[in-house]
Amino acid sequence: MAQTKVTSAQVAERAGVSQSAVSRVFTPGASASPKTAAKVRKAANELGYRPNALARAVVSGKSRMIGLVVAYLENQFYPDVLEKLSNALQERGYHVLVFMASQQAGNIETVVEEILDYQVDGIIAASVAMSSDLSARCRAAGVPMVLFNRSQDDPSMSAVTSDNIAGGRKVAEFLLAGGHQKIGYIAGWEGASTQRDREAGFLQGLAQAGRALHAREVGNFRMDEARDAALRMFAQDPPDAIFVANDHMAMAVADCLRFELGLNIPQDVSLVGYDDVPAAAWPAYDLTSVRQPANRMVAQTVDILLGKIEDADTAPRKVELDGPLILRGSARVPEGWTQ
Amino acid sequence: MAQTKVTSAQVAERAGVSQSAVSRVFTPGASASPKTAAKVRKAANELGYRPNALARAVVSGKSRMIGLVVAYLENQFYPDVLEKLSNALQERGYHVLVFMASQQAGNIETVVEEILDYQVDGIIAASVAMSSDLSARCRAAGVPMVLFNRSQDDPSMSAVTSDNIAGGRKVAEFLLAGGHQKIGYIAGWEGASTQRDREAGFLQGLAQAGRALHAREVGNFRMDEARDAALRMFAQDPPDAIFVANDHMAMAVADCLRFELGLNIPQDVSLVGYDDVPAAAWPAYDLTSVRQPANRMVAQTVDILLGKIEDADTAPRKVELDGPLILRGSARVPEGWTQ
DNA sequence: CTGAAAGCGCTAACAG
DNA sequence: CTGTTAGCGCTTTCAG
Repeated sequence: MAQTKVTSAQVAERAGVSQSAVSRVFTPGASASPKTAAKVRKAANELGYRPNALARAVVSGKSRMIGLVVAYLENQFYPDVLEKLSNALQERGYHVLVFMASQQAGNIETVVEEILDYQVDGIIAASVAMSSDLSARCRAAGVPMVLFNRSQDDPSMSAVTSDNIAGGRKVAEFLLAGGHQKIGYIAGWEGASTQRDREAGFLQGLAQAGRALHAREVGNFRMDEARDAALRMFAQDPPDAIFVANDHMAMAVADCLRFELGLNIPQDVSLVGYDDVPAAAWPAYDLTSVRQPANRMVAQTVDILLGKIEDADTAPRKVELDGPLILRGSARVPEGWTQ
Repeated sequence: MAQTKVTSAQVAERAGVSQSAVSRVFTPGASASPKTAAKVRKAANELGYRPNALARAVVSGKSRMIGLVVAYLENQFYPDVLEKLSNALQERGYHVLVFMASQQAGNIETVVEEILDYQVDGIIAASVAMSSDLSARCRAAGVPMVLFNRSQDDPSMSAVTSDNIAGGRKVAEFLLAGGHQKIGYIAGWEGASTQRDREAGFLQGLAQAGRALHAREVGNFRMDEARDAALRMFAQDPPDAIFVANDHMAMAVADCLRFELGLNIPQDVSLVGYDDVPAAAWPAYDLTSVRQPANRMVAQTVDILLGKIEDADTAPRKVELDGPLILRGSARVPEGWTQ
């Protein structure tokens, strides 16, 4: 039966070196002679020793843990991102401590405090709003934070999003070119910058052609509410095209239109979503959608965060990555359309 | 500008008490007079003090972190479980350190070592196989582990699953009662106990009626492979019903049948899945499926794990929770069928 | 109940 | 390069 916990001191004794020698051998920026290193490694293997990451964190001030706050994993976009983030961080020697933030007011504050208790080296907040109090708290604690898929005016806050305004505009141009006359929009939660930007870009695109929205309803990024929104929108003077603020809602809308209202997509109504989640490509939905470049977004997020961790004086950055409109069958494609 | 790090010593000084008094006030099993407690709390608030969870972990030997190993989040069942697990643990004062285990051989070992480095109090392994070496390693480290949605023969290992055998049998009885003659099965990854049990139960159910499988293909729990499996299965002598080992694959199969083969579900072929993921209820799939009682599975997992953490001598448990067959439109319902 | 003191396992100067 | 010596921030005896 192996020891329950093997310490560096025990390894030192067995290797016939000092405890600090052992520490050095296992510390990245080490400086030990090949000879001692070998002795130590041997002893360590025999004993099954591995450095205690927590003790190391206490003394070094670096836990190599990143706190990830995420609100809900129902929208396929987020598990996908979580997986990618976790992998990218693991590759760079960091690990993810997950905190679910329910929508209850005040909950976020609690959650952030708890994160901070664990001495994480940085925080990634995905799709959650950070009050300026909270971000100040993190700054005071010296813990850098970057917002993922959400942006805020606060210039001190780093954020990575796709270019939601450009994306919205792209959809407008596409729908207009398709000859659609009555264009509706189903909004996400209005507190979200992504929602606001997508809508703003969309309206800009319409306005540029001297056009305006035919109808607008709010779906709050929830499937059930999106369905209700679709129902309301078709109660009178139905649109011939709808831009839905994300794919998650768009799928509910698609089902509502087809199975509840008996409409054909895209013959009766064109549908465009946002995110390009995996399910958007499933034949049952075949959803035209603006792709969020998840890989690049994740890479940028990790770069910015680790950059700040390594050098606290790095200026905050707001990154907006462009994503293409992915053409599928849910929306009529204009003749001769090229991006 | 607030202090970057406030220590208990600073709080002690300000409150005019000893550092250990501060510690006591913030330690659950404390013993401090209301008077000191008040002084300490006041000082702590003024300074914005919160105990350092890591330092606490080092000395107490309890990190209140649980390592969660998960292979992939694409199958909606897992994000759902991750969210529920994280919430349940958060409620009980624990937090989740996530480790993605890619399927690469040897990767799991690395991952488990890393988890152990962080001195987690316990490990939950979701949908990943643990070699007996690895489980021995954890036992040696004194870190309890429970398998989620996967079981192993090793009697020392705790595991929580749904009753996959009963579930498989249920599907067989249902399909048989529906008068299906040529019944196919699309298997998941054959290394998984869930796959094996679902199939075993299914075959049992057929055998009980003196029937056997009409066709069998392997989909490895992946959508692309499931589609190929469906294609192969219909290349000659098509089945009139298929049980697919999980919903994730079943959705790919449904799309393949409808959109590639031009079949109607359930008129031409009945389809039954397993898991009852949220998407199974979406009108576009409307998938009859055996529900995995995720809430109860999570609750049990947490109970068993925390039980072992609190008392290491708790005997290992294998829990199999029963889940109902959820009737939807993807499979013909036998006349007068009641569960 | 409370303070003093000892340590958890480790890293980081500091001399040699 | 190496061992010695201080701590990191905290919990936990141990006297009082």
